Amino acid sequence: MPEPAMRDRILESAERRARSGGYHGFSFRDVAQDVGIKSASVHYHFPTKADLVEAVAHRYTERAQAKLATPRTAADAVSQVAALFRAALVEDDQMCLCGLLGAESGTVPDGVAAGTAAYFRMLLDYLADAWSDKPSATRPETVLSALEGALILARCLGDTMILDAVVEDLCRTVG
Amino acid sequence: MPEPAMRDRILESAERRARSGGYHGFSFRDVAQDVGIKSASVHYHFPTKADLVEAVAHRYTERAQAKLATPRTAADAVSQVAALFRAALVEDDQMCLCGLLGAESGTVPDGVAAGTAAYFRMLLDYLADAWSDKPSATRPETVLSALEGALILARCLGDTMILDAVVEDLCRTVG
DNA sequence: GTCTATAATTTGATAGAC
DNA sequence: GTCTATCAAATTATAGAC
Repeated sequence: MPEPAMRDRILESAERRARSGGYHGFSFRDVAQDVGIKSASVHYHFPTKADLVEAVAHRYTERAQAKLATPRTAADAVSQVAALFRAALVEDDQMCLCGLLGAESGTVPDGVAAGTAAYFRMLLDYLADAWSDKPSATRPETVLSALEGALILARCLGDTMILDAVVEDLCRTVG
Repeated sequence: MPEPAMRDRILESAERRARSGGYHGFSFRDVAQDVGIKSASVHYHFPTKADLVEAVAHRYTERAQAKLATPRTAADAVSQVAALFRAALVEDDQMCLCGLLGAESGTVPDGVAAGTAAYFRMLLDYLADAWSDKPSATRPETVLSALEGALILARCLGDTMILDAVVEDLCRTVG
């Protein structure tokens, strides 16, 4: 059983940094200081910044997927995805990693953009599967878009209730 | 009548840059090269980067407001705001400035964050006014959130139709 | 694995000539 | 208003010792 694993601590730091300032908003030195090593040592674990953030995106996607149980209804699927975003806002006090990287889409390395797109496709597929048994007026794309946007508005306006209000609207129109 | 006004050309460049890479995603030298002067000369017009991006945000908000006519119904208000976002996606091929700056919220200068919040409040007020004569199940916050998020998804997944689909859902649930 | 040292470039910003 | 020149700091990244 390996130790606390510096690699994971680096990923942890990079995720937090990227979820605050985006791809261009943090440096190898920021991460190095967070985990208590020198920036040159970070390059040992992740040769380039693109490698690092790509790895962060993949881990972020896998962790999100792991938190999602097989939904019984469309409304249940919405609730589970909404819980992901509520945890980001309230527990983490951070943006959705891929919401921020997706907004920066045109100025990040290809691998990072691909990892971001994979996250969105994963959530859209999860929602779409739950739609199959009960067609709804409100599409999966609308649900995911509203949640990403609500996170931005809630954080920017400093009002957590905005996310709750949006989730309520979504549950009503989907249910 | 003053000349082409370098100040405006700088704002134009900075807006385009910020709407692609965010606050941390461009430099004074990028802007200087865009408009054909040296970076030191950009500082003459805008002493700091915070000054520059704050001015960009204010101009962005005023221009958006100028494009919005007094709405006759809630559905009309949604259509008009949706047209703003569709123009950003299709005509400009860029993010919403404040969607990106709002996502970076915690790592930008105070004045920039304030300018971003002002943009969101302007649009929420515009929508809320149209709601008064006809209460709707879908709140203004949900409409704006969905549009901001749809812009991210559409750009990241390279599919313009995502925005159209979201707008269709919004018009249906509001109308 | 982590370090020191360093390279090469870029960054935001200033001083002062024109 | 724009320039040259410059600064101090930060950036991504590499080489090589330990």
